Amino acid sequence: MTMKVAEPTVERLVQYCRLLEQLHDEGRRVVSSQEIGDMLGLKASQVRKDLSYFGEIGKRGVGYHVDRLFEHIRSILSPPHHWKIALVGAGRLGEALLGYKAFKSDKFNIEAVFDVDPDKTGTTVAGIPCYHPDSLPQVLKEKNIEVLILTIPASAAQAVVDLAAKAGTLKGVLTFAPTTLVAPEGVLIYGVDISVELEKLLFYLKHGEL
Amino acid sequence: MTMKVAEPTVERLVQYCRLLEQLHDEGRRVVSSQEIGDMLGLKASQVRKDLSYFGEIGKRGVGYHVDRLFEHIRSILSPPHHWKIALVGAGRLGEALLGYKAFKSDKFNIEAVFDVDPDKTGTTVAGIPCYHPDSLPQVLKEKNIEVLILTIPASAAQAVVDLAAKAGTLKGVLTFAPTTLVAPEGVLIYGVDISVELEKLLFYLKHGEL
DNA sequence: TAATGTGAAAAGCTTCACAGCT
DNA sequence: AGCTGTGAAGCTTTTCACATTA
Repeated sequence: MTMKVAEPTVERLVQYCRLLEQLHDEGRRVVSSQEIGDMLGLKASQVRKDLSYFGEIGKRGVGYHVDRLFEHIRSILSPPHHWKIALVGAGRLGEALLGYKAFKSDKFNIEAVFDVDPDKTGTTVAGIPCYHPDSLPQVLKEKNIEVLILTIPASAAQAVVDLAAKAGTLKGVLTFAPTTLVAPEGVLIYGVDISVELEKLLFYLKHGEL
Repeated sequence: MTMKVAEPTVERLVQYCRLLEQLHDEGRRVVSSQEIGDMLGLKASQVRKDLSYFGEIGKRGVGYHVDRLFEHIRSILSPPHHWKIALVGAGRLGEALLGYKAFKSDKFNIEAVFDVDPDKTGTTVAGIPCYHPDSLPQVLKEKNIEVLILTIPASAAQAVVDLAAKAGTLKGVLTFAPTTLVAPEGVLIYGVDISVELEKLLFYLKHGEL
């Protein structure tokens, strides 16, 4: 099933998913759009519109069945595809991500790590084999890796993306480098800049309003 | 000056600021909206609209004076206020942030670190004094800290926010914990969830389109 | 009755097109 | 001539209001 879903909607779907998991653990059986909205800071009508994009899943007069809704959203978010991911940059941020609980998932797996540090290449980092970035094209092709996570300085980011694209297997990049990257043909680049987020918070603190 | 600025606009303003800093270092004197747009992947008209919110700052027929524009945006983003920040959770992610170049700024300073690890409390982490989270209210009040960065597990996040709010000085929180937090009265909470960002990327990779 | 699903209205954001400076 | 500033058009996302159904 291919369906056009707006960016803000995807973000909320992920949040619903996480919330439903929590509710399940608490033994909750049903939940209403109003309750979901209150817990997530959204309007009930927004919640209903999001959930109804994919067919009628709730029961009128009752609400949504927690487990059923969870499985439903999960199947929309994670298609039957297992992603192979490589992480470039085994510094503190890279290692933090490797150890991050929420990063263990059955949707994807981190298959390789790359770092310039000669103490790390040739060994394993957090149980994952570590290579020198020079061998990006070979290793990506060999392991058929489609996604890259970049936790390297801004100055090295573009070169790594261009080199990795040579493997021909690369489909997407999640970068934490505080710089704008030019995407090679056929590669989707998604950036998270932590210092930008902090600046945004400070801006809103000063100027009031959310 | 208080002005309502939309969220996407703030994000772009931060990007302009960073780009202009770069251009300044390269010795560039003037730049056009078209060039800025090309470098940041935005339409020229978008750039002009963003920049004109705060008065006429460009020169018609010429473009924008790099240094002047930089100072202008800077003054919008960071009012004459120096923020005092505390970081809670001196794990790998926390230490990564403390060592992060882009986190050194004259707009704010990290004044205290909190962690439950008895090996860390009472000493300094990356040169910053480390306390036990139990003393959050006292330390925040003493140092007049207004912003908290949370790099702790989801399970502890809400309790830390509630405790910190008791100091009465807290205005904002930037959290990396993958959970939804309830904001105490008068506190603005801004969350960055790394695993959500990865899920969003994977979703778009599967469903095509940006 | 209580809560969903949904067309239509409202709000928000981006792009266009061109007038207006330099 | 060249490039900004900006009202208006166009598109996207949110909210409303209510018919619908368990």
